[in-house]
Amino acid sequence: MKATIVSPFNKLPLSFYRRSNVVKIAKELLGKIIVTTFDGITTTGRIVETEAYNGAGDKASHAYGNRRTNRTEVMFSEGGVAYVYLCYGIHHLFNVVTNVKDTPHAVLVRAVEPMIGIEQMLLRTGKRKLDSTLTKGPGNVSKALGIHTRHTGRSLTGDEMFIADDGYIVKPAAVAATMRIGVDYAAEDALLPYRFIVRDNPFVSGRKLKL
DNA sequence: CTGACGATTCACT
DNA sequence: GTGAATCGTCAGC
Repeated sequence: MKATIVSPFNKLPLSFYRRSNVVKIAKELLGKIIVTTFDGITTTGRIVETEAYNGAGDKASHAYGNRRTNRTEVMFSEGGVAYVYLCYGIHHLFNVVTNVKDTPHAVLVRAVEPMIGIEQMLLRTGKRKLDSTLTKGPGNVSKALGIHTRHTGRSLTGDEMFIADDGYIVKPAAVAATMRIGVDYAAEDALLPYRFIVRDNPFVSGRKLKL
């Protein structure tokens, strides 16, 4: 996958997010571009790894059993906003909220391929040079793109954060579905094939997929 | 108010 | 492979 822009960015419309099949949306987000512009600085990355969290019936989801708390309330919003929360007291994890109001679906973005603003991403992460660790893993994605828990609930169709389609197509044969990462507590739901990756992309987290 | 813990990462053995 | 870092969230008292 080349880190080049195929054509002008087209901001994904709300209709993309408000559909009911979050697993399908997670798959379709592969190849799309996250664009953030904070304090006038733009950084972008192409999504290469996602995970679907399938609402009230998904034991791995924070919204399992329709649990509404101050933190999870944003997951119950109308699709098209960001759900960002703090994990292990350190990492800010970025999710895309989907479906309609009161149906708490979300897609966790686990890895992107850096495109624009790599110098700024290096500054934010304190890394010296570009390598796959810059945006591999959900904590690193947020750090590089400048996404913080303060951005939870923020619109994904505004100017500060949005997701764009530049016409790039990930070949269906290059997409693989696997179990989600770090959700062992979810019992049988941990086995669901809700994680999507672009095969052989160096920015995808976890161990290399066996053939 | 208190304590346990997490959709992780990184350094170290 | 193992363990520490680090703090907001949440259930329970």
